[in-house]
Amino acid sequence: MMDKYNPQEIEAKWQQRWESDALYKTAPADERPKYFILDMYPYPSGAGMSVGHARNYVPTDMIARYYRMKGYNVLHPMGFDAFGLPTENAAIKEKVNPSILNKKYSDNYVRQFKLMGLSYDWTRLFNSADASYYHWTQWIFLQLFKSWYDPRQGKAVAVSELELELGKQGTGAILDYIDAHPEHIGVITKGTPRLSADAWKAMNRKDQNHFLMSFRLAYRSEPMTMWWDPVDNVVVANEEVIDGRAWRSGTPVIQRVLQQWYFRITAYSQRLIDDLDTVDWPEKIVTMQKNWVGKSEGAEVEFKVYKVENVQNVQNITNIQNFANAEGIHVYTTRPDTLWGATFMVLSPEHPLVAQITSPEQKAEVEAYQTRATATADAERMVEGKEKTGVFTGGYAINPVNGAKIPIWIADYVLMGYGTGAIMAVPAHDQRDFEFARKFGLPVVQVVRGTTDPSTPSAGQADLQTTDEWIAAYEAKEGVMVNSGLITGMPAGEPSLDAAIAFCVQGGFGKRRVNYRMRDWLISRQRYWGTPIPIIHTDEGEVALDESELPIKLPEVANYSPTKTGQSPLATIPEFVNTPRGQRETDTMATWACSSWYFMRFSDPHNDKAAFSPKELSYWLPVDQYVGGAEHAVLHLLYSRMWTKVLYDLGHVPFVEPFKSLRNQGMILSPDKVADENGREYYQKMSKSLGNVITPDEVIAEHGADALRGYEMFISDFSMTVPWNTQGVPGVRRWLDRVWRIVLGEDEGDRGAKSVEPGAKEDALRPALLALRRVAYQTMQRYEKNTADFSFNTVISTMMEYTNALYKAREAGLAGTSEWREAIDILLRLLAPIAPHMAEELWARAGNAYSIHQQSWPMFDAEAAKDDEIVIPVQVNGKLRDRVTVAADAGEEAIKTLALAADKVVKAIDGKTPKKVIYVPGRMVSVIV
RNA sequence: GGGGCGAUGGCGAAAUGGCAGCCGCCGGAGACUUAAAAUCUUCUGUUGAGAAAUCAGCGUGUGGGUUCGAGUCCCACUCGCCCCACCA
Repeated sequence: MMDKYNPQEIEAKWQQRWESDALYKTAPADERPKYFILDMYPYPSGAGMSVGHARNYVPTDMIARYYRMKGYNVLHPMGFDAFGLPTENAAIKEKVNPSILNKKYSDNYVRQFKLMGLSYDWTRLFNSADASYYHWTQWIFLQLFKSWYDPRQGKAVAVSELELELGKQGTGAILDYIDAHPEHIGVITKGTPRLSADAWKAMNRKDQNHFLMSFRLAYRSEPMTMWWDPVDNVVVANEEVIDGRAWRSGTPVIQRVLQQWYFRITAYSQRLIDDLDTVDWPEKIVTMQKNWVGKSEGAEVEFKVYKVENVQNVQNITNIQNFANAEGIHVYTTRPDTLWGATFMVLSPEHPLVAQITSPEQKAEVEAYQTRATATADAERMVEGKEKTGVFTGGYAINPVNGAKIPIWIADYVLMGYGTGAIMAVPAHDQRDFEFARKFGLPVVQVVRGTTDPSTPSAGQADLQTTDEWIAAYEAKEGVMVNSGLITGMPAGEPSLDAAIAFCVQGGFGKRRVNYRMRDWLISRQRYWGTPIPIIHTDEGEVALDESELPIKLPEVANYSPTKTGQSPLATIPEFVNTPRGQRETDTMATWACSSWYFMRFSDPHNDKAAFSPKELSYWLPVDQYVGGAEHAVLHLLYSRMWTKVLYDLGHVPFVEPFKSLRNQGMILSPDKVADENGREYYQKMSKSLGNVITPDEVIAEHGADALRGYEMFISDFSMTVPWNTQGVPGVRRWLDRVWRIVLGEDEGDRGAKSVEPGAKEDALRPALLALRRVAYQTMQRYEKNTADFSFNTVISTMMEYTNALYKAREAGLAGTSEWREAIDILLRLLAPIAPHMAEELWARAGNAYSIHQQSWPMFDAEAAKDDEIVIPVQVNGKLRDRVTVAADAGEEAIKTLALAADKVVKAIDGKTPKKVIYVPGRMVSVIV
């Protein structure tokens, strides 16, 4: 009598053996083909992992094991994203150094990973808070700091080259080039002045360094208004502010004026869009990234401003010299064809020209509005559907296309951070401008007449009594230009846009422009628990540390609490700050920096001479298969792509995209439904606070790691969000029990064939034996296809079917034959990536040499997998009527003849002559009468 | 407001444009057992007819379309989830 399957016993045994043998240690670069399969490295938290996390790690482990057996050199590593606020905040609460909690949390993760039998190469483990790791994060920071993006070469090059050019010809050639190639708008800080070579040479070193900040790929901004989290006491990036609240703490953010460090990701906007065409990623993620970069095309147009003192006495504009001043207001528009419909302008309350434009009469009101905008700029200002607010500045501008005198307002619906921070308002064709015009009684001029409704008015000026008609006009996106000077009569769209831009260029008041929604990547954090920024503030400004001075280590201190002043706690540690050359930068880097290159480090994780050796890097990278949550669709994945491109430009890496193929796993929800206030039922996320977390530990304790692994794969389609089903693991466990019994109890079901003579047996069983081989090899075929398709649930169901087929085969008396042994051998090898412990145990019990995980994948036998008969369904007039069984190699005519002769087909045809008989090879016969 | 994804039995789901519902859960029946559990066998979308074998009809959110043939492709809509959003 065989013993029972006891997962607890065999799993612990094999896990220890694998570990002591370093069974999953990855070889360095060699001549084999490589496969790099990577999980997004986790942020270890005190709560540990749930069964939801395992949804990511189990399938990738299955793939890693599968590729090893297929003969690939497989890199399947794990590490920890350790810096950052959650650990630091927990540490402050518990009054310990965050490095202590980090160790505790990540050790617990490792314990859980090992419990699940995951085949990571633990010798490659690292933690982003190790100085041996962030040493090289700092090194990459310096590469960015010492580089700028030369638009003419289309890549990052050394700032030292830029300095040479500035000494010879100033900024002229660069700025001219950007003007002519507006897609390079991001390579230089907005508003950087033109500079002659003489002016450059006349600067002292400090001013020169300051000027170069406008070019560096890692740069420190001028003092500017930033979002600030008053609870976590840290600056918050725009993209981390959701509905006016800090993403992590949920606190309404306030504003603070600060100087911050950035990476100039906007220099790479166009390449970040273009290269998306070369990766195998979910369409959804590609779309999100494109939207995030947010490219739009249009024109930048300059509106001249009335001098304030002239406003009182000039009513009719006839001579441009009456009101022109040196610099006007620049606006960005995607619809330059609607310039003729601009009836007022709106500036952001923070726009630098507001003070100059504002008339004495309006000064008090304008300043009050600016103050209010700053104070409320938080939650409410970003809320949708908010009633428009704004104030007239008392100033006027001239619409350059038609000379119209139009009022200038300020309003908080215009954002300083997008475009130029100023808009021309075209209320007839923009919903927001229309709402604003309606509220403040500003005029509306229609310049596109819709083709959908010919009765739409085409008046030049109108008041707001015809509101409904204007909305109709606004909604007519296609139409004919009216009231639009030179372009009147043209169809709206490309031609009129081009003509309008040409007109602006000719008149010298506008030019074609590209705009990107994406902003530069804010990396400063005023916190202790992060990678120190390797910069020193000296008499000559901010300068890079020498690479030999790295790493700049975090000081081990007892008190590292954040300050309320906007200063990093590191600033309060004199021995950290003060150096002979000057004062260290005290901000640390956001964790996005750490995670932007960790995948490269896995190729050579303990190198203390370099971030990675070129040999290992070029062998292992890029990542062949990257798997993780869709929540990193933009930030992490975009930042990693930018760093990769910079390192490529500088010659450090030989690839431009870090992740060839990407897949996102679906979430696992709590198994219990809850009702909302309307009585509608839904499943909740698992969370510590709701107390509904199911851990791998508890599932493994009851059913074993192999059953957990099986159910994680079987639960649903990999990418689908799905509730956990507590009945699901026992179901998979039952299957594993069946595998156990069929492998170890091969003679137990051997009843049906007992009376057959040994000699006669083989012949009588011949067809069944062929069928068994067929099932085995067809299973293998489906298994491999499903794995390639990330369809793990059907891998499991295929294996279950195969197991069921083996039970039938045993019942039919096939146990003990060589075909049976072959089928069991295939079963075990196919099982190894899914249930590695059970497969190893059964492999050993069958007397095979250790370890099944070092065996090769079975050779596919196409002949054995081939069907000799196939069943062809027959339809008559689109309805299924019968099926015919034919030889797999039967010809079309023979099959058609058989089909037409089938009983139910004859009945359905009812004596009529078929008009048409269609045969789809191997699939179907369709008869039309 | 913009974009994306999805909707198939009581439940998780499967299905290169070709037999809808594989596999599993839940549930029913039987065998084994003193009994239960476990295990094994078997049924299990729905309606109608039949003692039964079986036969006929309906059926993949709704309405259209393409096709010999649609869960799958196209158009319009409903609902759900996700992302972005006063982005000019």
